[in-house]
Amino acid sequence: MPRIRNNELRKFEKSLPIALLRAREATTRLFKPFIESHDLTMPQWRVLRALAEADALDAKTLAERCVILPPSLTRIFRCLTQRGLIAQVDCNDARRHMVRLTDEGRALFEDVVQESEPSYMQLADAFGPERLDTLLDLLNDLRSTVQTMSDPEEEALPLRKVAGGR
Amino acid sequence: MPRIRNNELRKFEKSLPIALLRAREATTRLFKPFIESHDLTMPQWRVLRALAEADALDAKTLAERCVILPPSLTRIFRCLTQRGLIAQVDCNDARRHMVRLTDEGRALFEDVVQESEPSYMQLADAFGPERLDTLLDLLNDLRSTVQTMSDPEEEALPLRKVAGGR
DNA sequence: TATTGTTATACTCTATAACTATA
DNA sequence: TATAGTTATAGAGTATAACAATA
Repeated sequence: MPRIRNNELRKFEKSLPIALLRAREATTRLFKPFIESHDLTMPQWRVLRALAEADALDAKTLAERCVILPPSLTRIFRCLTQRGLIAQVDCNDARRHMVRLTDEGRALFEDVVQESEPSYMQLADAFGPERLDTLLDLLNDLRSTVQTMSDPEEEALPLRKVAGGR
Repeated sequence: MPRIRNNELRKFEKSLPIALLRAREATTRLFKPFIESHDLTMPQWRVLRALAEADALDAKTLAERCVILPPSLTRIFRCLTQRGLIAQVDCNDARRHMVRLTDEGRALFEDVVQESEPSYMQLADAFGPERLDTLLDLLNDLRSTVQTMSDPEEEALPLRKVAGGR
Protein backbone atom coordinates (compact mmCIF):
# COMPACT_ATOMS: atom_id res chain seq x y z
CA MET A 1 0.00 0.00 0.00
CA PRO A 2 2.29 2.73 -1.24
CA ARG A 3 0.74 5.85 0.20
CA ILE A 4 2.20 9.16 -0.89
CA ARG A 5 4.17 11.12 1.60
CA ASN A 6 4.15 14.76 0.69
CA ASN A 7 7.62 15.44 1.90
CA GLU A 8 8.85 12.80 -0.52
CA LEU A 9 7.42 14.44 -3.58
CA ARG A 10 8.96 13.72 -6.91
CA LYS A 11 11.29 16.52 -7.77
CA PHE A 12 10.39 19.16 -10.31
CA GLU A 13 12.72 17.55 -12.84
CA LYS A 14 10.94 14.26 -12.31
CA SER A 15 7.62 15.63 -13.46
CA LEU A 16 6.92 14.07 -16.81
CA PRO A 17 4.68 16.77 -18.31
CA ILE A 18 7.15 19.47 -17.32
CA ALA A 19 10.18 17.55 -18.58
CA LEU A 20 8.42 17.01 -21.89
CA LEU A 21 7.48 20.65 -22.12
CA ARG A 22 10.97 21.90 -21.37
CA ALA A 23 12.65 19.47 -23.73
CA ARG A 24 10.25 20.44 -26.45
CA GLU A 25 10.73 24.12 -25.81
CA ALA A 26 14.51 23.80 -26.13
CA THR A 27 14.29 21.63 -29.23
CA THR A 28 11.73 23.86 -30.88
CA ARG A 29 13.86 26.91 -30.26
CA LEU A 30 16.68 25.20 -32.13
CA PHE A 31 14.67 24.40 -35.26
CA LYS A 32 12.12 27.18 -35.34
CA PRO A 33 14.35 29.70 -37.15
CA PHE A 34 14.63 27.37 -40.15
CA ILE A 35 10.86 27.02 -40.30
CA GLU A 36 10.02 30.66 -39.76
CA SER A 37 12.55 31.91 -42.29
CA HIS A 38 10.24 30.32 -44.86
CA ASP A 39 7.16 31.99 -43.38
CA LEU A 40 5.81 28.80 -41.90
CA THR A 41 4.41 28.31 -38.43
CA MET A 42 5.28 25.17 -36.52
CA PRO A 43 1.83 23.59 -37.01
CA GLN A 44 2.01 24.34 -40.74
CA TRP A 45 5.41 22.70 -40.81
CA ARG A 46 4.08 19.59 -39.08
CA VAL A 47 1.44 19.29 -41.78
CA LEU A 48 4.03 19.55 -44.56
CA ARG A 49 6.22 17.06 -42.72
CA ALA A 50 3.38 14.57 -42.43
CA LEU A 51 2.38 15.00 -46.06
CA ALA A 52 5.95 14.55 -47.24
CA GLU A 53 5.77 10.89 -46.29
CA ALA A 54 2.36 10.15 -47.70
CA ASP A 55 0.77 10.51 -51.08
CA ALA A 56 -2.24 12.19 -49.55
CA LEU A 57 -3.88 12.42 -46.14
CA ASP A 58 -7.27 13.52 -44.89
CA ALA A 59 -7.94 16.15 -42.26
CA LYS A 60 -8.73 13.70 -39.51
CA THR A 61 -5.48 11.80 -39.89
CA LEU A 62 -3.46 15.00 -40.07
CA ALA A 63 -5.20 16.40 -37.02
CA GLU A 64 -4.28 13.32 -35.02
CA ARG A 65 -0.71 12.99 -36.25
CA CYS A 66 0.15 16.66 -36.06
CA VAL A 67 -1.74 17.39 -32.84
CA ILE A 68 -3.84 20.10 -34.43
CA LEU A 69 -7.54 20.61 -33.77
CA PRO A 70 -9.91 20.54 -36.76
CA PRO A 71 -10.69 24.28 -36.71
CA SER A 72 -6.98 25.13 -36.79
CA LEU A 73 -6.41 22.63 -39.55
CA THR A 74 -9.10 24.26 -41.65
CA ARG A 75 -7.25 27.56 -41.49
CA ILE A 76 -3.92 25.87 -42.20
CA PHE A 77 -5.38 24.15 -45.26
CA ARG A 78 -6.67 27.48 -46.52
CA CYS A 79 -3.33 29.19 -45.99
CA LEU A 80 -1.16 26.47 -47.48
CA THR A 81 -3.51 26.03 -50.43
CA GLN A 82 -3.42 29.77 -51.18
CA ARG A 83 0.37 29.60 -51.15
CA GLY A 84 0.25 26.70 -53.57
CA LEU A 85 2.04 24.33 -51.20
CA ILE A 86 -0.75 21.77 -50.92
CA ALA A 87 -3.65 20.83 -53.13
CA GLN A 88 -6.89 18.99 -52.62
CA VAL A 89 -7.15 15.45 -53.92
CA ASP A 90 -10.28 13.78 -55.19
CA CYS A 91 -11.66 11.16 -52.92
CA ASN A 92 -14.42 8.53 -52.92
CA ASP A 93 -15.88 9.99 -49.77
CA ALA A 94 -16.93 13.56 -50.53
CA ARG A 95 -16.95 14.42 -46.84
CA ARG A 96 -13.23 13.91 -46.56
CA HIS A 97 -10.84 16.74 -47.31
CA MET A 98 -7.76 14.98 -48.65
CA VAL A 99 -4.67 16.94 -49.52
CA ARG A 100 -1.22 16.29 -50.93
CA LEU A 101 1.94 18.32 -51.36
CA THR A 102 2.31 20.20 -54.62
CA ASP A 103 5.69 20.19 -56.35
CA GLU A 104 6.24 23.62 -54.89
CA GLY A 105 5.31 22.36 -51.46
CA ARG A 106 7.72 19.49 -51.73
CA ALA A 107 10.48 21.80 -52.91
CA LEU A 108 9.92 24.08 -49.92
CA PHE A 109 9.85 21.11 -47.59
CA GLU A 110 13.14 19.85 -48.94
CA ASP A 111 14.71 23.28 -48.63
CA VAL A 112 13.84 23.40 -44.95
CA VAL A 113 15.13 19.88 -44.40
CA GLN A 114 18.41 20.65 -46.13
CA GLU A 115 18.88 23.78 -44.08
CA SER A 116 17.99 22.31 -40.72
CA GLU A 117 19.56 18.89 -41.03
CA PRO A 118 23.04 20.10 -40.00
CA SER A 119 21.60 21.30 -36.69
CA TYR A 120 19.88 17.97 -36.23
CA MET A 121 23.14 16.19 -36.95
CA GLN A 122 24.98 18.41 -34.52
CA LEU A 123 22.40 17.67 -31.87
CA ALA A 124 22.53 13.94 -32.55
CA ASP A 125 26.30 14.12 -32.32
CA ALA A 126 26.30 15.99 -29.02
CA PHE A 127 23.56 13.90 -27.48
CA GLY A 128 24.60 10.56 -28.86
CA PRO A 129 22.82 9.01 -31.84
CA GLU A 130 21.87 5.84 -29.98
CA ARG A 131 20.49 7.75 -27.03
CA LEU A 132 18.50 9.92 -29.40
CA ASP A 133 17.06 6.82 -30.96
CA THR A 134 16.25 5.41 -27.54
CA LEU A 135 14.56 8.66 -26.61
CA LEU A 136 12.42 8.64 -29.74
CA ASP A 137 11.34 5.08 -29.08
CA LEU A 138 10.48 5.86 -25.48
CA LEU A 139 8.50 8.92 -26.51
CA ASN A 140 6.46 7.01 -29.05
CA ASP A 141 5.88 4.17 -26.62
CA LEU A 142 4.87 6.60 -23.91
CA ARG A 143 2.28 8.11 -26.17
CA SER A 144 0.74 4.80 -27.08
CA THR A 145 0.82 3.67 -23.46
CA VAL A 146 -1.07 6.77 -22.36
CA GLN A 147 -3.51 6.45 -25.22
CA THR A 148 -4.21 2.86 -24.28
CA MET A 149 -4.84 3.98 -20.72
CA SER A 150 -7.18 6.75 -21.85
CA ASP A 151 -9.21 4.69 -24.32
CA PRO A 152 -9.46 1.28 -22.67
CA GLU A 153 -11.68 -0.12 -25.43
CA GLU A 154 -9.57 0.94 -28.40
CA GLU A 155 -6.30 -0.78 -28.94
CA ALA A 156 -3.38 1.59 -29.25
CA LEU A 157 -4.88 3.67 -32.09
CA PRO A 158 -5.83 2.19 -35.43
CA LEU A 159 -3.65 4.41 -37.58
CA ARG A 160 -2.20 1.39 -39.21
CA LYS A 161 -2.25 -2.08 -37.79
CA VAL A 162 1.05 -2.01 -35.98
CA ALA A 163 1.73 -3.88 -32.81
CA GLY A 164 4.86 -2.62 -31.12
CA GLY A 165 6.70 0.64 -31.67
CA ARG A 166 4.90 2.51 -34.39
CA MET B 1 30.54 13.59 -45.98
CA PRO B 2 27.06 12.37 -45.10
CA ARG B 3 24.88 14.23 -47.58
CA ILE B 4 21.16 14.00 -47.09
CA ARG B 5 19.23 11.97 -49.57
CA ASN B 6 15.67 13.12 -49.62
CA ASN B 7 14.24 9.72 -50.27
CA GLU B 8 15.87 8.57 -47.06
CA LEU B 9 14.13 11.08 -44.87
CA ARG B 10 13.71 10.33 -41.24
CA LYS B 11 10.23 9.06 -40.67
CA PHE B 12 7.54 11.18 -39.13
CA GLU B 13 7.87 9.27 -35.86
CA LYS B 14 11.59 9.97 -35.90
CA SER B 15 11.09 13.70 -35.79
CA LEU B 16 12.13 14.82 -32.35
CA PRO B 17 9.99 17.97 -32.04
CA ILE B 18 6.91 16.09 -33.17
CA ALA B 19 7.56 13.10 -30.93
CA LEU B 20 7.97 15.44 -27.98
CA LEU B 21 4.81 17.29 -28.85
CA ARG B 22 2.73 14.15 -29.23
CA ALA B 23 4.06 12.57 -26.06
CA ARG B 24 3.35 15.76 -24.18
CA GLU B 25 -0.11 16.06 -25.63
CA ALA B 26 -1.02 12.55 -24.53
CA THR B 27 0.49 12.98 -21.09
CA THR B 28 -1.14 16.34 -20.56
CA ARG B 29 -4.51 14.97 -21.53
CA LEU B 30 -4.11 12.39 -18.80
CA PHE B 31 -3.35 14.84 -16.00
CA LYS B 32 -5.20 17.94 -17.10
CA PRO B 33 -8.58 16.95 -15.62
CA PHE B 34 -7.06 16.86 -12.12
CA ILE B 35 -5.61 20.34 -12.60
CA GLU B 36 -8.65 21.89 -14.19
CA SER B 37 -11.06 20.48 -11.64
CA HIS B 38 -9.38 22.88 -9.21
CA ASP B 39 -9.72 25.81 -11.63
CA LEU B 40 -6.06 25.89 -12.46
CA THR B 41 -4.52 26.21 -15.90
CA MET B 42 -1.48 24.12 -16.75
CA PRO B 43 0.93 27.08 -16.55
CA GLN B 44 -0.53 28.03 -13.16
CA TRP B 45 -0.04 24.46 -12.03
CA ARG B 46 3.60 24.48 -13.13
CA VAL B 47 4.16 27.54 -10.98
CA LEU B 48 2.61 25.89 -7.94
CA ARG B 49 4.63 22.75 -8.65
CA ALA B 50 7.87 24.71 -8.80
CA LEU B 51 7.07 26.67 -5.66
CA ALA B 52 6.19 23.52 -3.76
CA GLU B 53 9.85 22.53 -3.76
CA ALA B 54 11.30 25.88 -2.87
CA ASP B 55 10.79 28.31 -0.04
CA ALA B 56 10.43 31.15 -2.49
CA LEU B 57 11.34 31.89 -6.09
CA ASP B 58 11.58 35.02 -8.17
CA ALA B 59 9.82 35.64 -11.46
CA LYS B 60 12.88 35.10 -13.60
CA THR B 61 13.60 31.68 -12.16
CA LEU B 62 9.98 30.65 -12.42
CA ALA B 63 9.77 31.85 -16.01
CA GLU B 64 12.75 29.72 -16.95
CA ARG B 65 11.76 26.60 -15.03
CA CYS B 66 8.11 26.66 -15.99
CA VAL B 67 8.61 27.81 -19.58
CA ILE B 68 6.39 30.83 -19.15
CA LEU B 69 7.14 34.25 -20.59
CA PRO B 70 7.33 37.20 -18.20
CA PRO B 71 4.07 38.82 -19.33
CA SER B 72 2.17 35.60 -18.75
CA LEU B 73 3.82 35.16 -15.41
CA THR B 74 2.70 38.61 -14.33
CA ARG B 75 -0.90 37.63 -14.94
CA ILE B 76 -0.45 34.29 -13.23
CA PHE B 77 1.02 36.01 -10.17
CA ARG B 78 -1.95 38.35 -10.05
CA CYS B 79 -4.46 35.54 -10.37
CA LEU B 80 -2.84 33.19 -7.85
CA THR B 81 -2.30 36.02 -5.40
CA GLN B 82 -5.94 37.06 -5.60
CA ARG B 83 -6.93 33.48 -4.89
CA GLY B 84 -4.64 33.47 -1.88
CA LEU B 85 -2.53 30.61 -3.22
CA ILE B 86 0.76 32.50 -3.35
CA ALA B 87 2.10 35.55 -1.54
CA GLN B 88 4.88 37.98 -2.15
CA VAL B 89 8.01 37.63 -0.06
CA ASP B 90 10.26 40.47 1.03
CA CYS B 91 13.56 40.57 -0.74
CA ASN B 92 16.81 42.51 -0.59
CA ASP B 93 16.46 43.49 -4.21
CA ALA B 94 13.27 45.51 -4.57
CA ARG B 95 13.18 44.84 -8.29
CA ARG B 96 12.65 41.16 -7.76
CA HIS B 97 9.17 39.79 -7.34
CA MET B 98 9.63 36.80 -5.06
CA VAL B 99 6.72 34.60 -4.17
CA ARG B 100 6.03 31.57 -2.03
CA LEU B 101 3.10 29.23 -1.56
CA THR B 102 0.62 30.18 1.13
CA ASP B 103 -0.74 27.46 3.41
CA GLU B 104 -3.84 27.44 1.26
CA GLY B 105 -1.70 27.15 -1.85
CA ARG B 106 0.20 24.23 -0.42
CA ALA B 107 -3.02 22.54 0.62
CA LEU B 108 -4.42 22.88 -2.89
CA PHE B 109 -1.17 21.60 -4.36
CA GLU B 110 -1.25 18.55 -2.15
CA ASP B 111 -4.88 17.89 -3.02
CA VAL B 112 -4.03 17.80 -6.71
CA VAL B 113 -1.03 15.58 -6.10
CA GLN B 114 -3.07 13.14 -4.04
CA GLU B 115 -5.74 12.98 -6.68
CA SER B 116 -3.46 12.58 -9.68
CA GLU B 117 -0.80 10.34 -8.21
CA PRO B 118 -2.79 7.15 -8.84
CA SER B 119 -2.83 7.94 -12.55
CA TYR B 120 0.89 8.60 -12.46
CA MET B 121 1.43 5.28 -10.72
CA GLN B 122 -0.74 3.52 -13.25
CA LEU B 123 1.24 5.08 -16.06
CA ALA B 124 4.55 4.18 -14.43
CA ASP B 125 3.29 0.66 -14.01
CA ALA B 126 2.17 0.30 -17.60
CA PHE B 127 5.24 1.95 -19.05
CA GLY B 128 7.79 0.49 -16.70
CA PRO B 129 9.20 2.52 -13.80
CA GLU B 130 12.82 2.13 -14.94
CA ARG B 131 12.00 3.15 -18.49
CA LEU B 132 10.12 6.15 -17.16
CA ASP B 133 13.16 7.12 -15.18
CA THR B 134 15.38 6.65 -18.22
CA LEU B 135 13.03 8.81 -20.24
CA LEU B 136 13.10 11.59 -17.66
CA ASP B 137 16.88 11.54 -17.59
CA LEU B 138 17.09 11.63 -21.37
CA LEU B 139 14.63 14.51 -21.55
CA ASN B 140 16.54 16.58 -19.04
CA ASP B 141 19.83 15.80 -20.74
CA LEU B 142 18.38 16.66 -24.11
CA ARG B 143 17.32 20.02 -22.84
CA SER B 144 20.73 20.87 -21.42
CA THR B 145 22.44 19.58 -24.57
CA VAL B 146 20.33 21.84 -26.75
CA GLN B 147 20.83 24.77 -24.40
CA THR B 148 24.57 24.28 -24.52
CA MET B 149 24.38 24.25 -28.31
CA SER B 150 22.31 27.42 -28.36
CA ASP B 151 24.37 29.40 -25.84
CA PRO B 152 27.94 28.33 -26.55
CA GLU B 153 29.41 30.67 -23.95
CA GLU B 154 27.19 29.71 -21.01
CA GLU B 155 27.70 26.34 -19.46
CA ALA B 156 24.57 24.29 -19.18
CA LEU B 157 22.53 26.92 -17.27
CA PRO B 158 23.54 28.25 -13.89
CA LEU B 159 20.36 27.38 -12.04
CA ARG B 160 22.35 25.63 -9.42
CA LYS B 161 25.83 24.32 -9.87
CA VAL B 162 24.99 20.81 -10.95
CA ALA B 163 27.13 18.79 -13.28
CA GLY B 164 25.30 15.75 -14.55
CA GLY B 165 21.63 14.98 -14.49
CA ARG B 166 19.69 17.93 -13.16
C1' DT C 1 -28.26 8.38 -37.63
C1' DA C 2 -23.22 8.78 -37.64
C1' DT C 3 -19.22 10.94 -39.60
C1' DT C 4 -16.40 14.70 -41.65
C1' DG C 5 -15.27 19.04 -41.81
C1' DT C 6 -16.38 24.14 -41.42
C1' DT C 7 -17.90 28.22 -39.00
C1' DA C 8 -18.35 30.98 -34.99
C1' DT C 9 -16.68 32.37 -30.79
C1' DA C 10 -14.19 32.91 -26.58
C1' DC C 11 -10.21 32.37 -24.19
C1' DT C 12 -5.44 31.52 -23.35
C1' DC C 13 -0.80 31.47 -24.59
C1' DT C 14 3.07 33.46 -27.33
C1' DA C 15 5.93 37.00 -28.55
C1' DT C 16 7.74 41.68 -28.97
C1' DA C 17 8.42 46.23 -27.77
C1' DA C 18 8.00 50.09 -24.76
C1' DC C 19 7.96 51.58 -20.21
C1' DT C 20 8.91 51.93 -14.97
C1' DA C 21 11.56 51.12 -11.01
C1' DT C 22 15.57 49.62 -8.84
C1' DA C 23 20.52 48.45 -8.61
C1' DT D 1 24.04 51.60 -17.63
C1' DA D 2 22.08 47.11 -16.74
C1' DT D 3 18.53 44.33 -14.76
C1' DA D 4 13.66 42.90 -13.18
C1' DG D 5 9.29 43.17 -14.01
C1' DT D 6 4.94 45.29 -15.90
C1' DT D 7 2.00 47.05 -19.47
C1' DA D 8 0.29 47.13 -24.06
C1' DT D 9 -0.76 44.86 -28.07
C1' DA D 10 -0.94 41.80 -31.92
C1' DG D 11 -1.14 37.29 -33.30
C1' DA D 12 -1.47 32.35 -33.00
C1' DG D 13 -3.05 28.24 -30.69
C1' DT D 14 -6.77 25.84 -27.81
C1' DA D 15 -11.19 24.42 -27.12
C1' DT D 16 -16.35 24.00 -27.56
C1' DA D 17 -20.52 24.08 -29.64
C1' DA D 18 -23.42 24.63 -33.59
C1' DC D 19 -23.93 23.80 -38.27
C1' DA D 20 -23.69 21.77 -43.18
C1' DA D 21 -22.87 18.10 -46.17
C1' DT D 22 -22.30 13.41 -47.05
C1' DA D 23 -22.41 8.46 -45.97
